[in-house]
Amino acid sequence: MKQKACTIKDIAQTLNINISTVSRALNNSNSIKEETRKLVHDLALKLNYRPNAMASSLRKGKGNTIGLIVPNINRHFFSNLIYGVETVLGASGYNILICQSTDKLEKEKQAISTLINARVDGIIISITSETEQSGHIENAIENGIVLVQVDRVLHNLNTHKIVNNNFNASYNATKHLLAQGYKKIAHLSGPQTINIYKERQAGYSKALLESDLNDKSPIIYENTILAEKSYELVMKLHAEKNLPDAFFSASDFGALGALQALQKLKIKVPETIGIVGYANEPFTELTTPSISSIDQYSIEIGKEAAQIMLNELKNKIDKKMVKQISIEPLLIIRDSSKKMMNDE
Amino acid sequence: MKQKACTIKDIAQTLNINISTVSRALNNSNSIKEETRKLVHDLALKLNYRPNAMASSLRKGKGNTIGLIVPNINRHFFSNLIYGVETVLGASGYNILICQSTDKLEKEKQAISTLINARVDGIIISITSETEQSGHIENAIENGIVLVQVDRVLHNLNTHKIVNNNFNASYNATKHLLAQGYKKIAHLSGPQTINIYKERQAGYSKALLESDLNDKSPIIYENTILAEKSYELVMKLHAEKNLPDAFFSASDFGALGALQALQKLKIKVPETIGIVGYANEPFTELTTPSISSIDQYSIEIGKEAAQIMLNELKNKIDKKMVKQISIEPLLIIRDSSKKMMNDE
DNA sequence: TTGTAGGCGTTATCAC
DNA sequence: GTGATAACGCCTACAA
Repeated sequence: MKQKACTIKDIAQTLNINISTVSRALNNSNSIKEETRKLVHDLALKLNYRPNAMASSLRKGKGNTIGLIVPNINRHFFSNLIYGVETVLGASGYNILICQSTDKLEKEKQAISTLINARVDGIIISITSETEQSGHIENAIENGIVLVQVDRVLHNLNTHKIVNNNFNASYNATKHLLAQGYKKIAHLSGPQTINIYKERQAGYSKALLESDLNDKSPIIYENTILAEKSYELVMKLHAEKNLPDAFFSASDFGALGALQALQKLKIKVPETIGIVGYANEPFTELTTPSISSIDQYSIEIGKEAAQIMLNELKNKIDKKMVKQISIEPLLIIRDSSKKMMNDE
Repeated sequence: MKQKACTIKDIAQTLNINISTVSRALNNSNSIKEETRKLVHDLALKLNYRPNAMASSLRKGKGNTIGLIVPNINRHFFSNLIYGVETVLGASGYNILICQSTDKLEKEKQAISTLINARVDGIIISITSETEQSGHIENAIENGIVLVQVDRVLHNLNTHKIVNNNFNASYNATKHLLAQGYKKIAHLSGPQTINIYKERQAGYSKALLESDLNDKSPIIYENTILAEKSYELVMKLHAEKNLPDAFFSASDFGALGALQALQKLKIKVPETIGIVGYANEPFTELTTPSISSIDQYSIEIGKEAAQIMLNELKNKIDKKMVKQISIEPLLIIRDSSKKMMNDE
């Protein structure tokens, strides 16, 4: 089945010309006679010649490949991110090596090591929740690899970054709940080691502080971004007669769990308790009531990250000019937080 | 910033030993003195030596990389598939080059070409809906690349395949609707050029034929697997007073659109009209009523495909032994099709 | 316009 | 055990 692969040497021999002439012909060098160019191309086609990208890359010292490291490939946000990256990078002829850290620092280190060894031109990364030191990432930079951090970033690492404005989005979401008349707004939060959750919490707190509530102190429940966790929490708060009248969750899954618990308890949403989630997961518009949420433009972020990468790879000028782009997420108001509008 | 990368040659020179000794030391060859092995390893660490995978691959003639081609990276099924593939292949030290065909034949051809040039060891592919000829894929095989087809497959192409038993699943789903007492069951179908939709339609038809309905003829609406399309269809059928009393959709999105239209029309689901979807999209359990659907074990399929690939790559024996694995999807009965149970 | 030759960083095959 | 050397397939000065 497997015929020994045809190389430019084979073509050269059959045509009785030099191997370098073949190389030039195939690369459409301008210093080549049209006649020989055609001769070579025709034979290459006939012999089903396949340029060996490994050899070419080795010779040229770069492989036209970029690496992509995400915590989880199948999470909605990240699969959209990958989609965006592939769309832009693929169109520009780059190959994409994909790695999954499963949110473990050890695997992230390993992935970076692999990508360095593969001599990728660049790495687009969204770090794990365990990543606090940047040594392994700097290692890549020292090896001449262009780095772009996305969404979950290490702020003290001087690379291109493209992030969501989590602070503003959360601030706006909380202001929205206040405007709807909710008076005791709790925040369902994630690990504070991850910048995005810290920022979301900060935005929430700021909005409360700026409110004219009597009690401006934040009510924060950590580790409640999974549906089961927030479900349990709501049940517990209800038993303790300590329910807030609104939840702003740092994740749609947290919002979902809360909603399901409240429905179980026959507590009306949004009339009695309001809910806003985060990420605009596809399901948020399908629940009853639909869940207000925040869209993160995940595909666009992927495209943007890829575009920055491309620009950096093309013009190696201005090496010190690092881009930090912040995308403003969009608050999408659905039924779960429309207290006022229902009163009308 | 970018120091010139250290090579085994550098190590050899500093240590005043031969380059091949260094190579052996780094590869932990058994014919090497422990002392020199340690010497080399220590210096390698100190110099931050990075083996050049391109060079190694070129020399060895293989690159420990497999290619993955899917129509869309961010579709639930495929992102789970990728997740499964990465989990298994990553753990075995393989790199994954990811390509997206966007369901276009031309891009699929291009992706395969790229992967052949990259000298990948294998390709896992789910073909586009436009793919009817297999020339470009056979091309890969002729180049010694192991092929595994997944989900959307070209049946006449003799490669490993791992598919869902779409026929059985659809047959069972339709039988379930019949058992629930629905008497006029329509099928929302997709392009018949794609094997999976053809098979789903066939399973549906078979179940009808085996029923004791007076009218056993299938009612098939093609091109209704998107929510908007099925929504429009239901509206149209209602206007024509021609609604069936159940829909079995080849896609959850088709089911969703139908559900939304029926709710708009204040027609009760499942009491008046029953619905079953396909794919067990995350949202199906979150709608009200929740939508009965068919789980495809997408992650497991990815893992299985990767496992077959691994086995094939390890023991090159039994080259003619092609595996065709069929996974039995699972019918998940939720509220949208529980007519009987509601009557109780 | 074409040929010659050297090398990209490894590994494999000889020897010693 | 180690050393020398020739590849792997391609590209690119330099020379002709």
